[in-house]
Amino acid sequence: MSSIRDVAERAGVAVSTVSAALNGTRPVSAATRRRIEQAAADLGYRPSLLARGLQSKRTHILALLYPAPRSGFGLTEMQFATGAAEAARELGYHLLLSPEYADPVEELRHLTGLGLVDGVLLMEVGLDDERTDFLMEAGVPFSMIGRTRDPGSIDHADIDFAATARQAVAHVAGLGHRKLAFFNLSADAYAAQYGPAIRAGAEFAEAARAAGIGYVDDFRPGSAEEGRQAFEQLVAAHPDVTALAVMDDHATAGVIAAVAARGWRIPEDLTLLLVLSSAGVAEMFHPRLTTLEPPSAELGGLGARMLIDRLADDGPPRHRLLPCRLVIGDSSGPARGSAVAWRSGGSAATRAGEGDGIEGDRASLTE
Amino acid sequence: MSSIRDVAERAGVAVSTVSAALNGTRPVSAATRRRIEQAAADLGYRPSLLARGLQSKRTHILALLYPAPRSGFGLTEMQFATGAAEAARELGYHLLLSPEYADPVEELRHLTGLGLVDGVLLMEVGLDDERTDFLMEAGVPFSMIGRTRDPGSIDHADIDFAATARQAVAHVAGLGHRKLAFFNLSADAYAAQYGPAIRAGAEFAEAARAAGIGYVDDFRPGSAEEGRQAFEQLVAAHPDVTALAVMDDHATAGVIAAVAARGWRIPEDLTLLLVLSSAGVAEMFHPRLTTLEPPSAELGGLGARMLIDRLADDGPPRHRLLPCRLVIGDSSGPARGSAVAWRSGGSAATRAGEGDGIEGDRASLTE
DNA sequence: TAGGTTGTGCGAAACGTTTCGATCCAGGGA
DNA sequence: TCCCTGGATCGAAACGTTTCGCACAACCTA
Repeated sequence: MSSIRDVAERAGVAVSTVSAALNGTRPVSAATRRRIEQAAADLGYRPSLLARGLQSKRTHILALLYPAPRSGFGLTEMQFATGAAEAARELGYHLLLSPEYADPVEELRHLTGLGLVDGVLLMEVGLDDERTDFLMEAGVPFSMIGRTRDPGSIDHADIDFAATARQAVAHVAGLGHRKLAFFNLSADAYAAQYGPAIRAGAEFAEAARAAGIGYVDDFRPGSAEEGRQAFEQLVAAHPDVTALAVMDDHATAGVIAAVAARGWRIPEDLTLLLVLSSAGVAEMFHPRLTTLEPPSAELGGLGARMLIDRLADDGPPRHRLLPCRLVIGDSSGPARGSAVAWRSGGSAATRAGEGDGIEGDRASLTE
Repeated sequence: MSSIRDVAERAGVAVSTVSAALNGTRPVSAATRRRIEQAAADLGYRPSLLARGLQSKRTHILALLYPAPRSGFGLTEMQFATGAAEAARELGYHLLLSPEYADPVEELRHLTGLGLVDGVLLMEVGLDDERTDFLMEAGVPFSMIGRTRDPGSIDHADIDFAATARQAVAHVAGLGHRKLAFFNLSADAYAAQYGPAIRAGAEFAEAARAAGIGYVDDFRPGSAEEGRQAFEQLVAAHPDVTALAVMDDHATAGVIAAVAARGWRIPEDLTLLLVLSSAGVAEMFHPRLTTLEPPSAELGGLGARMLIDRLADDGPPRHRLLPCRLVIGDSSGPARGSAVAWRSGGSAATRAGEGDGIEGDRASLTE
């Protein structure tokens, strides 16, 4: 590799002049600049990120932390990562994929102590997350994908659960359903105060209340078998439920099996919504499920971007909430016995299969 | 951040002595070493990776390249990434998640020119991959997850397609099936010479031939709809097929729907195998599918490890092939009309649900 | 013509390490 | 007593940048 010194020699100028010319740091005459650029091109010169970082205290590297032991690293988390990597790269940054093990805070201390990263991107944020305390205290710039209970001034991008729940409720209410059931994530996730579980639970309840339709949410099945059982119990306890929204992919599989076992059909006897799962997953079910698909890649990108912005300027807190996208599949239908005309248009949501594009950035800037 | 100079001062020794003591580079008296370690601990000293890298030409950073535009970044690719990140981290390395866009070679030139990474991990390797040519010529250490047509001396970790196909064929043959059909990945993937599509196709054909059972493989459905059509055509053209292995998740969904539409049942009328997909996905189908699950995380870890080994020592080429794990679900059954006793034991494979652990490293070292 | 003002370019220091030759000191052999 | 050896430590250079104070013209203004 050729260094800046080689370029300077070849162009017949001082090292500092090369630096200035290449970075536009201070004015350099046109002729000199051209000679320098030519020399750099001839030599295939690439400035060393290491040397640059050592001097300027800016490595242009971000770290994305993810909890390694959690097996539930699915498509959604994946898309956080790729979304963040792509946004970072667009802005001239690199993304480190950093697993977290038993002691996240200690590991974070180590990682940031290395001086390798300019900032940190947190995902799988808990309602009370000790990592945020450490980072704030250590003065390390960071942003969250997700959010703590009270994010305060911490930059974050998260799902707009309230809007998502309203959208879902409006969808089923519009189909004439009068009572909706909600199967949250597994009891474990709920007990661990996993943000999406808590927030979705709260917002669905609120949306149902606001819309004035019946609502049941006592179930937290985390597997196909639990999904099946939950559905049996639901039908026994609330025979008047005609629409069901499920958060967990595997539980959904169990529900579908239980529906079939009972001789019911989807959507004639039950409208089924898959919440917070990708449309790709929804397509693997039969019938193809109506989905509330999280804008994962966008959230990852947003997280990275706001972190990079934060490195440049010390503006006000950045909070972005993006609603899920409602993709209507073949599992949505009018309520049993309702007289709603279905398939006659009227919904503004995407119909699965038509127009696969990602919708525009429907973020709402809060606070 | 405190520097090595601060530590030296506090311990009352020279900077070079601190370096020697902390790295074990050259002998340091026990007393001095203890004073230095104490000082370092007091100050919370962390050596700067940047400065270290600048001097030693070793950054301890690896880059994992992935094709950004390919939407098909699924669980499998994700596990490559996390497996690699975790292995790297175990060995004191960091993993950069680096998206590739239109011109991978140019982007690779840029990335490696930065002097930021010690080596590169390639995934989604094509049968003829121009990136390998560049990397060899540039002298950049790298390894592949997957492999080119003729990997030669290039380090790689890949699926053992031959063993996987043999395993699958043995499974269905053991159930009395006399004719197996194979649905490869989409025609697009096949046309693009996507390694797994080509190799799996070839090896399933060979395994069926060797086992002396009938074999059909003219189909490459890439979506649910195509899967449905392919199945209809298959039944029409080859009514004697009783077992089917499918590579594509979505096509599988279509097949299941088509089977149901025809009034058939799984596994009574058809034994269905999902090839190269995770057991997690298989569980979302009903019935739970028998799967040949790729050891993705292991492959990612292996790729990272062999790259790191390569950085240390310049030994012979490292080639590792790992077979998929056969996870028997509820979609495997005796052939129609066969007299094979089923569910009577005898298979060595994992039964889904019993013993979820990952099997030991069943790698075979080749060449 | 003297003094200030630009517009350019130079050299040296600094960032935090590692590495390597030089130095120092104590102990042992002749 | 002198020299040599070897263990422990030191000091300085080097890695490839950026930054900052200075120097040197040339040009304008008074």
